[in-house]
Amino acid sequence: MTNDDQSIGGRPTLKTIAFMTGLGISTVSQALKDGPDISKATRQRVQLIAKQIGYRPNRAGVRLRTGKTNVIALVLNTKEESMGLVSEMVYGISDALSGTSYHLVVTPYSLSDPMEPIRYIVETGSADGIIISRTQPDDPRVGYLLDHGMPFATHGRTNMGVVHPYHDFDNHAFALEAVKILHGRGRKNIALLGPPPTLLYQRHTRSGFEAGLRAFDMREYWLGDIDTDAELTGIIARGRGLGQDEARPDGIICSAAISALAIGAGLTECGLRIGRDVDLVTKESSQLLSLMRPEIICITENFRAAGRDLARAVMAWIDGADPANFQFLAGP
Amino acid sequence: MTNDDQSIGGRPTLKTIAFMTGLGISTVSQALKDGPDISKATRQRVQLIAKQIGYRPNRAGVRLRTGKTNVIALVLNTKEESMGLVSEMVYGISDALSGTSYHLVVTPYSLSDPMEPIRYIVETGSADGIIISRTQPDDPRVGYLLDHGMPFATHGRTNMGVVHPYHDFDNHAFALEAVKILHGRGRKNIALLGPPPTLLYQRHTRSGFEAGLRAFDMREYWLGDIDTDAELTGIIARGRGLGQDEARPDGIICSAAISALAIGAGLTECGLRIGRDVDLVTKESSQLLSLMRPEIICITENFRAAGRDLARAVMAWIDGADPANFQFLAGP
DNA sequence: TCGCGGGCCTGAATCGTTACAGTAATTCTA
DNA sequence: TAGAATTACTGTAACGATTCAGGCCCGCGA
Repeated sequence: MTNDDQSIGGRPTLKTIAFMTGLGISTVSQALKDGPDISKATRQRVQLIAKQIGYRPNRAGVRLRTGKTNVIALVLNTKEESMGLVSEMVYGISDALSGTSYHLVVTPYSLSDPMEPIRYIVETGSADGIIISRTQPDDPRVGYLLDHGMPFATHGRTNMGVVHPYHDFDNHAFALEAVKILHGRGRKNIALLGPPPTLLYQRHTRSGFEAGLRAFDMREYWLGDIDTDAELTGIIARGRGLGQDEARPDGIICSAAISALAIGAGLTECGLRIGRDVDLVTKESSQLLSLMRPEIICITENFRAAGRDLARAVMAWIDGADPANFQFLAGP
Repeated sequence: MTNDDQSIGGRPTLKTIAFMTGLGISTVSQALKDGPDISKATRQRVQLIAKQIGYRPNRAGVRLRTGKTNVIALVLNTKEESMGLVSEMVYGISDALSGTSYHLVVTPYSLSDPMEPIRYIVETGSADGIIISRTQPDDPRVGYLLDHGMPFATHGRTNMGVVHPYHDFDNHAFALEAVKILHGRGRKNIALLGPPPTLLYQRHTRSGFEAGLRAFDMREYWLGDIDTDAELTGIIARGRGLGQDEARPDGIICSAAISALAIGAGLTECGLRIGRDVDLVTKESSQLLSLMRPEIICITENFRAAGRDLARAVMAWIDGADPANFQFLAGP
C-alpha cells in the first residue's frame, strides 16, 4: 500500500491493466496471450483495454524472465562493402522485422577474429538469432552456432554437409550467363576476376565460368593471383597492365561492381574502350552502375531480398520451423 | 535450499560470485562498481574472481532495475544512400561503441512518418540515446526529444535556436571551395545541384555558393527545380538537356556523389566531355568516385568520422556532459 | 446430500540487478 | 568507560513479466 499510483502517468504495465480491470496480474498476462484458462469475455475485455492504453510488454521484463531477447543480430565484417550491401541488407532485414517484436542489432567486427562477436552473442545470450555473411566453405561460426543451438542464417552457402538456412546468389548461373553473353557478342578470350578463394562462392563462380567456357568453346585468360578483395589501386593497375598485353582478353567477368569499376578505370587509362575493345560483365545491386556506366553489362543481385529471406529464416527457426525449409538460391 | 547449483555450468551471475567468495549478493554488486563501503581487499578479491570466471552483468537485469538499456539507436530513412553513408556511419558508430557496454540498434523508417520511430523509442524506453540524420531546419524530432529528455545527436544542424550535439559537414565551405576551384580553372557560369530545401544544409550550400560567386565575380546558371533527392533518371535527363542549351554552364557543383554521376552520365550522352567542356565538382565519401571517374573533382566528406563523433556525443550526454560541447563542424 | 471435476481466476516464486535500511564489530571521543 | 561514530557487510524490496500450484464456486452424478 505504498505507491500504487496507477492512475498517474508512466508507461502502462500488466499491473496497470490489472488495476483497471480489477483482475489479477497473472490473469491479465494469460488473457493477453489467449491462454485457454481464461474466459473469452475476460480475454476480450483485457485485450481491448490493452489496445486502448497502448500497452507494450516491457522487453527487459520478458527477457529476464523468459530469456527471449527479441533481437536479431547482424554480424558484419568491416571489409564488407559491395556498393550498398550493408544498407540494402539492413533495409531488407528491417523490412522482414517490421511488424514483429524483433529489433535489429548490428555488430561489426574488425578483421581480426570472426568468431569473437559470435561467441560474445552466444555467451551473453544477447540475441535470439544471428545473420552472418562472408560465409566460408568450412565456416567455424556455423559449427559453433549449431553446437550451441543458436538459430542463424548465412549469406552464402557452406560446404560442411550440415543443414542450415541460407540465402545465396547463384554464382554458378551468374558466371555461366556472363560467359554466354560474351559469347553472344563474339568474344573468345575471357578473364575472370572472382572472389577470394576463402569464400565458397568463389568455387561456384569458377565452376559456372568453366562450364561456360566448355559449352561455348572459349578460352580463359588467366588474370593471376588477384581477386575482388584486393586493393582497388591494385585492381586498377591490373587493368592498366592489360593494355600492354598482346594476348589481352576481349571479355572480363567480374564478381563485384566496385572491382569492375576499378578494372574498367585501368582499361580506360590505357586507351581501351569498354564495349568495343573489351566487354565487361559484372553484378550490381542497384541500378546505379548501369545508369552510370551503360557500357558495362550488369546482372542484378538483390541484397535487399537476401536480407528479407535471411531474417525470415532466422525468425522461423527460432519459432521451431525446420531450417531445411529456408535455403534460398536466387537466380541471376 | 531448492536448486542452488552454482557449481554446475550456466552463465555466472552475482549469485555465483557471492557463493564463491562467501559474500552477500549486494556486497558483490557494490564491490564490482568500487562502492566506497566495501574494503579494498574485498573489492579486489571480487573483481579478480569476476574477471576469472568471465562475469558479465545480465543486461536484462540491469535494464529492468535501472532503466538503462545500454543501447544507442540509429534512426535512418530508407531514402538514405549517398554511396556508403549507411555503412560508413554504422562502422563509425560501432567504432566509438566498441569497448563500451553499448549496443547499436538500427531502426529504418519508410518515408511516411519521421516521428514514428522516435516516438516508439521514447515511449518504450528502448534506447538511452538516439542518432538521427536528414536533419531539417525546424526538426520536430529535435523538439520532441528535448521535451522528453532523451539524449540524441543529429547528423546536420538545426535552425531552432536550441542547443544539441551535432556533426555537420561544412557545406558552406564546401560550396565556396568548389566555386574557387572552378574559378581557378577559368570557369564563369556555374550551376548548383544542391540538396532539397527541406534539409538545412541546402541553405549552407547555397550561401557558400553565392558567396563564392560574388567573391570571384562569376554567375549562376539556374538548374531549375531539381535537387539531389530527385530520381536518378530525372537528373540524367537534366544533364542531357544541358547539351541543347547555348548558355549552358561550364561548371557544375553537386552535393551528392550519385547525383554527380547521374548528371555526368547525361552530359556525356550528349557529347560533352567532363573536364574539358564542363567541370564537375562533388563530394565523395570513399575513394571510389575519384578512382572510377578521375575527371570529376572530388571533395571528401567523411561519414565514418561523423558516426564516431555522433556516438561519442550521445554517450557523453547520457553521462551528463554538456551537449553544447559536442557540436562538430567538419571542414572539407 | 455428498463428493468430484471443470471452469476461471489468483498468489507466490522467480529471472539478475540495484538501492536502501539495517546490523554487528570495531574505533574514536569525552 | 559509556556512548557515539565509523567500517564493512547483509537482507529485503523492488523493476515487469511468466509459470505453476493452488482455490473457489458451480453443476452433475450417485
